[in-house]
Amino acid sequence: MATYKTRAQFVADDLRGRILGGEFKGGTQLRQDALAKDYDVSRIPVREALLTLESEGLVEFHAHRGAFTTELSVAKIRELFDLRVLLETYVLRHAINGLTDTDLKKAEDILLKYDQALNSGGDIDNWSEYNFAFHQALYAPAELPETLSLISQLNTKSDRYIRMQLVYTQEIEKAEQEHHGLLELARQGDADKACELLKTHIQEACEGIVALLEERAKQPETS
Amino acid sequence: MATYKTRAQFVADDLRGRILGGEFKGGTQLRQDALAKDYDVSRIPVREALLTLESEGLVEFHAHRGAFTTELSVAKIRELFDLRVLLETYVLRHAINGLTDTDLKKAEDILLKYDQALNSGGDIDNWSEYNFAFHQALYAPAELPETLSLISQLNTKSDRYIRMQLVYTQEIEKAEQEHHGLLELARQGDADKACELLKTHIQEACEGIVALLEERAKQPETS
DNA sequence: AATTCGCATACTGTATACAAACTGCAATGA
DNA sequence: TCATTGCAGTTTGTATACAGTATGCGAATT
Repeated sequence: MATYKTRAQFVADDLRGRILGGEFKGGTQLRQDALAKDYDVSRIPVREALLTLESEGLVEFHAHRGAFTTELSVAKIRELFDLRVLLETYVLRHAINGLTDTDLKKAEDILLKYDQALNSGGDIDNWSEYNFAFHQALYAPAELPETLSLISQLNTKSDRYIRMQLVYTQEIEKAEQEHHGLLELARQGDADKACELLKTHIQEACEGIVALLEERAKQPETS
Repeated sequence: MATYKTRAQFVADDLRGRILGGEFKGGTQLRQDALAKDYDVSRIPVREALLTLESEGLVEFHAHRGAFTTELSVAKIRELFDLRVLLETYVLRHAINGLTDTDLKKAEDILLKYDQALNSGGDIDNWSEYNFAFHQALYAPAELPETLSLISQLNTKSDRYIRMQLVYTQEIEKAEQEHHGLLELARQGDADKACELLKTHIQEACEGIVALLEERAKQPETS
């Protein structure tokens, strides 16, 4: 049992959170020395953490110039969401017949828990995790670990932009309603309708993000 | 232009080749010290190389026990090939209408070059690269870099097993014929038929590998 | 005045050195 | 006899130290 965590892993996890949380804008250089001081470790685990994040697509290494946070073009964002549609409808279709009552209960619990958090005082920081947990709960019975891993990758890459959208719009309620709808269709075992809803669910999120980015592009600096 | 390569990258590239080439059987421990001596570098770039390979799914880290080469179950191999079918038919469909004469010429050149190599004295070491280059040439016009990257990941993970199959069977000629057929259908712009052929092309390779693995499982030790 | 060259600076990439953790075996005790 | 504990040896994970490369500014040249 690997309950132990290396410093490199700790730095990677925390730094991922900071990047996804928007602390660093796209293209900013991440100086190893500074990060090492931040975490009170040497530069070695910092480098290893940055390498991990590179493989996740969150930073890019430039030779002898270190790591920079990545910024995705609108085209790439569209591509990522198209891939999510392709892969997530694929697993949902495979999972939906194998969904047991326990699975459905689990998904519902996550959903209700999130409903509560939303009503009480909605902090968005945790939303990504809730959202991902709910989707994974529906996908779990498919027993396609490699596929889920790819989906997880895609989510990580697009996560920053999803959060950005949530901050500036009131999309959460709509997404939440769609989640309830998705759960109901899954319960009924209606694969076609469920996949259709999932597809529009993802696509509309994408369009919202793209619209926001293009809006921003018109007003380059609002500071 | 980053024509420069760090030692860590060099080690990663070479070590990947060795793993895919079958030098290490599944589950063998890769000791950092030994590798460092092999490449005449310190353990730092070796560790970074291993981290890169971990993100590619070729090795796994166990806390304080180092990196071990991974071994895929039959179920995971099947899953990887199913994903390849899903993603590769997806890009091919997107690419096929945009294929220019130059693109087709490029794919054909790769194919002919490989035909020659096969006739003259077929060494399989390069086959993976040829194969991948041909497929990528057909997919290029889709202009879906993220998707191609995922496909590349899947190919890397399954590469060892493809090579294994090629060593023990005479599947290369058949694959080569299918490649020619694929090129012809692409030239005609027949997306449906091309995707169908691609699908069976991938699926049959998968079945060949699974059959070989199950054959092996019956005769655990042939040394 | 504009451009190019050279140097100083800062940061990365890697080697070396050290500390902590895991493994295996032997000795002890029930 | 079998399980448990402690120790030695080995290997990893990380800190420190050093070498090499990119960037920016100023001087020299046209």
